[in-house]
Amino acid sequence: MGYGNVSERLKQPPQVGVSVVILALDPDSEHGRLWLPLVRRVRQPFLGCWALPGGDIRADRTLAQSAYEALESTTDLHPSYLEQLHAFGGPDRSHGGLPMVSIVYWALVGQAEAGDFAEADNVRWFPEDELASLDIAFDHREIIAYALDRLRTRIEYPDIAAKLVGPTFTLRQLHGVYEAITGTVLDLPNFRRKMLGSGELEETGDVLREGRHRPAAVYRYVPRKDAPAHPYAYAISGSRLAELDARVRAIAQRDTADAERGADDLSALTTE
Amino acid sequence: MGYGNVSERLKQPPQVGVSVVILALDPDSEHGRLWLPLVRRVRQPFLGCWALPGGDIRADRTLAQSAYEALESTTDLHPSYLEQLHAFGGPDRSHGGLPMVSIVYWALVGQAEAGDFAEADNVRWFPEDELASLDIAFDHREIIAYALDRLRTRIEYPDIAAKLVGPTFTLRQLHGVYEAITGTVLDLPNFRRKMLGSGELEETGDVLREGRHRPAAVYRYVPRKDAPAHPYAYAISGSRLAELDARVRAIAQRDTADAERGADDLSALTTE
DNA sequence: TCAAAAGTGTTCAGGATACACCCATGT
DNA sequence: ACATGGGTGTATCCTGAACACTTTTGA
Repeated sequence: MGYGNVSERLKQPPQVGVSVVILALDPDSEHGRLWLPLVRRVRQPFLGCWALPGGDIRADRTLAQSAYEALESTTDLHPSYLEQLHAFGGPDRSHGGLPMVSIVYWALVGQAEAGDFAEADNVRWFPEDELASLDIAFDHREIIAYALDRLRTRIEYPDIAAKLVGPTFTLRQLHGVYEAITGTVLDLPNFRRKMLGSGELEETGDVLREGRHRPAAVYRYVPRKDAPAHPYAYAISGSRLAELDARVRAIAQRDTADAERGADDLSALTTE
Repeated sequence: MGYGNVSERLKQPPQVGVSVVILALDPDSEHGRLWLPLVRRVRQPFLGCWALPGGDIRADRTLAQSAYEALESTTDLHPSYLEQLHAFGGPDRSHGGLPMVSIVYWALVGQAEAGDFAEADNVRWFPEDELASLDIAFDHREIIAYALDRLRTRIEYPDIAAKLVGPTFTLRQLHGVYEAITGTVLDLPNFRRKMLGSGELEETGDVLREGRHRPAAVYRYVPRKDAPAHPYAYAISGSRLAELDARVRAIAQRDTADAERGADDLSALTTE
């Protein structure tokens, strides 16, 4: 595996990997803040630091599938939304002189899905506002910042928020998500009109009782047929999720060894 | 260079390259349509087909710089705007079994800059609406479609249009660009108010006379300090362009041989 | 019956649209 | 003088923000 000296490595074809920024709502803090899982690096460089989950790219998968799979094998999460964020490269990423390119996806998981996940030693959820004091590997801090910025600015009514909050929700819950994400205060009456007016919310018929006051109607998100939103996004829902899961599992059985290397994003270039 | 059989190649790390979709206004058609340069492939696969200009990624350059450089070495164009579009990968791109990832940028050049370019045998400009009848390599047809869609939808007033039309322009010219890009009809009086109101247009003092009617005031585009637009975009202007040019030229002198391989995007994997 | 949240109505300001109109110029 | 495009004014519509208000529930 050893490459030659640094100037020789500059000529090498770059390594490529996928990484994923997974965002969810922190269920503990009641006023809704975002948090995300990071994995602890078990190799140099940045040994012991926290990094985005990631993995390799394989020729027989889509990039999005590779990202999805990397996520599964490292965190057991099944995101309901996955979209390519950006490809990162350049000289400052070339640790040890070998060029490194990461194709970064961002994912959203609902609170229910995030609950699935049993916290392991080397994977942990961090609230957004506690990242500052953390040792973060590579340029992953910037990448996370970029993902958060994207979430806040590219937020299109009401799909993104619906994916974060879970399959069903009251309008107040959805409202809370918006306020948490944008950091602004939104007039609740206007908010509900806007949401309902989008034609993408459907009443489930249920109501949620949670206090000595009028119960709230429960809605679900139903995407409209038009409005393609982001063409290369990868909204996983219902049958498509099942299909993808099956496919990923089949592959995983065949070569578990490969899949387990998921957490070692970028590690190949550092076995010096 | 030879790899083993197909199943062995599946395990190889993917090849990575940059490609660029360069968009400009066709000066011939007076009602303003878009066109773009493509390069003819001189190797298998898709020998003789037309492909996006592209090149390799080097560890000592930014991805954007790699794209810029690939563009220079293949087409002599100096785009005034360069932004990452998307990274493409996946099984359908694995010609010969070797995984291939392309990081695609899109670029805008003004009519003046497009004029610099002397048309060579293996590089030619094609109007947007003549692509259908063309033999296009790889999935570059889809990529072009995606870039055009992005141009049409992500158009933010008035920066993008200003970059297409050139350094100075009349409001009618700018108006024409908008209509050409969006394919819609825009009320001219309202358009001019909106543009002027944006505070990003500055009168040059010149006027353009071109008929037996009142001459039009000539404007230039002046970006405002706030409004960061796209964080990872790469707007090249003035001093930054010069600096980049110098750096690229210095590198090019040192290893011209490498730079000249720019047009052979993806070709490495096909030397069977 | 009262607190608390669900949900509705109404007003208002600012922006976008549509289009009528005047202004400057070359022939 | 008149045709042609440059440029301005203005009525109207629509959306979003602000906020007063009514309704429904549990205690």
